Amino acid sequence: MQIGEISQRCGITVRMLRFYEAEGLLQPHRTGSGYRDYSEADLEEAKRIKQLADAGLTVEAMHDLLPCIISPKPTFHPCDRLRARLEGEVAKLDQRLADMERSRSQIVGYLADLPVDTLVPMSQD
DNA sequence: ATTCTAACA
DNA sequence: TGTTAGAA
Repeated sequence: MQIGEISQRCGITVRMLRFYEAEGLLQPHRTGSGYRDYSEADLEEAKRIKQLADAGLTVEAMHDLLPCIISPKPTFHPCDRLRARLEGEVAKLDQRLADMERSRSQIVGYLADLPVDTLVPMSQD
């Protein structure tokens, strides 16, 4: 199948499909005219990539995770790298969560210090 | 009609 | 990441 079809079937934009290929995540065959030719297996792989991308993982993380994933669902296989990788991702998320909470408190503070709005009468022409 | 690569705002 | 130009 061509890139446009697999794009529709896996939900990844044509742009990103080419990008992931350049990153070595997918290796579709090429037709004589140079068009990418995706197999059903490529489609399944693309669906897995979609799952990871939706989870906010980087291409590098995908490289470690993909070989451990089975089926189009995020079902994991016991690889050693996997646990470390996943724990690292959780650590990153915890850090971001902490940073966001700090920003949130800051902004909520600004809100609390804001003077009460003065009601402006609506022009009744 | 579709896709390809490369490059831009 | 989107978009676009010019070629195939």
